Amino acid sequence: MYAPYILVCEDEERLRKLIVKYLINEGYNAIEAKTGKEALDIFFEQSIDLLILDIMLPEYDGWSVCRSVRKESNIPIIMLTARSDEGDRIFGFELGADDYVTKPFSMKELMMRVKALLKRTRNISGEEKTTLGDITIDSKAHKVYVKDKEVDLSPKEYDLLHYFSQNIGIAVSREKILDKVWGYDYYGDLRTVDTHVKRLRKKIDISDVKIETIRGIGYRLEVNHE
Amino acid sequence: MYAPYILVCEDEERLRKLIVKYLINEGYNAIEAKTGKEALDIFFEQSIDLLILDIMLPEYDGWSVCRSVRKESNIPIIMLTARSDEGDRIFGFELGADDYVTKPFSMKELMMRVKALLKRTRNISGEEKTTLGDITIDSKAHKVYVKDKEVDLSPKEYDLLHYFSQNIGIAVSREKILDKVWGYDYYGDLRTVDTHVKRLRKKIDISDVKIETIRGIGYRLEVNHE
DNA sequence: TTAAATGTGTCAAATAAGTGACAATACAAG
DNA sequence: CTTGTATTGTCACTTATTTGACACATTTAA
Repeated sequence: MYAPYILVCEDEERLRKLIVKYLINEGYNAIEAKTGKEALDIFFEQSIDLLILDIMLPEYDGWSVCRSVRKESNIPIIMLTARSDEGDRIFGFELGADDYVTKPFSMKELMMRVKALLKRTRNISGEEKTTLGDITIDSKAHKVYVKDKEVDLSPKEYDLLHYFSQNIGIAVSREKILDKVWGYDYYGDLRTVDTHVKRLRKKIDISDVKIETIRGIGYRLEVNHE
Repeated sequence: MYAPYILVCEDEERLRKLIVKYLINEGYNAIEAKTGKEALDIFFEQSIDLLILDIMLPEYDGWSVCRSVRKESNIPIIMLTARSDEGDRIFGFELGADDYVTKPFSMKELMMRVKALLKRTRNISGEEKTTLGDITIDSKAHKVYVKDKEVDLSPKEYDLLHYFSQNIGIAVSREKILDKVWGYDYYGDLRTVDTHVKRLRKKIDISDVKIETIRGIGYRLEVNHE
């Protein structure tokens, strides 16, 4: 059983330690960051499943961190703030925060929100069925359907689609794709990604899910809602 | 007569002991787990026929445990919850729980549900006869019929088919098959599985039950409904 | 218009799975 | 205990699919 990794970014030591203690008690892995910079460093270095983020931070405030993380990932973000200002809240959601907790708050409340968010996203990226527009990925059966018709994907195509499905709407570089789908130790041509994208595109042709090209960067999976 | 093994995962000691006592009184084998982690450890180690699972648990909540178990098995799962929240209930069913009991409940009620679920699934994994499309497995007599004609399977072939029958539509790796059919301590060639799949396929040739190959992964039993 | 980036068809090599043969083993009957 | 038979696991060989690379076509942005 996998225990999710939660990054806690909060400059006030007592509160940070308290949150971490509670998280560990709930069976999570908790990682601490004191500053925004530190949080980003950790985030880009290891695989984080959820981020608890104070807004008032030294070295990049919560907003900046949130924005940077969102460019790269869809992991749930919970923002903490001392102010209960409604504007902040709206601004936070705009930036892509998933939840918002106003200080002071009870640890119980925070834990409930953590649990709820993980529950939600685990459902999406997790092991059951994932729906992307008219594509369904049944990872238990290892099957993919487009408009309820099963399509036959090769292992790499499946892995690639699965990776994209976890990064909907996010531009991913060829380097990162190679890293995540082929493995960090894979040594090969970057353009190999292009070839596989080509093949995958062909197979999900009739879908409204499209793999967009981001010139100079890489690719991005888009779900066209109609 | 085989007494089913029931794993009770509940952190509250009094309730756990009570459930166990009733189960034993009904003639079942009951095994206790205090935390989600403990439950998973036990589940992956021994053969469990039914799982009674509290939602609020230390070290992995009920949802996580349910999901992990479902990745591996179709055994019936009964979820217990303090809240009668409808959303939880729906979420539970989505994750693959078979039944749902809201606290407080009577032991009589719980026992009835246990019995009902075991009866339903005993047909699948247990004592009597299992039907997969046009294949019937009579586990009591250790006989297999395809289109009402008995086929002669070797012990390993029988075990393999039986294992597949408990994982209909689920992708299973060669490793897992070796683990579950040959035993976790078996040391041998992965490709042995291929050979046995070949033999089994030949014998259930005329059936509409097929063992599909999943390249790079393993196999999957499919029942073609016509 | 041009240079850089991306799309795409093709192909050889690599990888994975299917299969038949065989020796070792287990097992049952005499 | 011995013999004959079925079962099992491994291996080598065959077949099928997948993969990565590359050359050339096309698109894009400046």
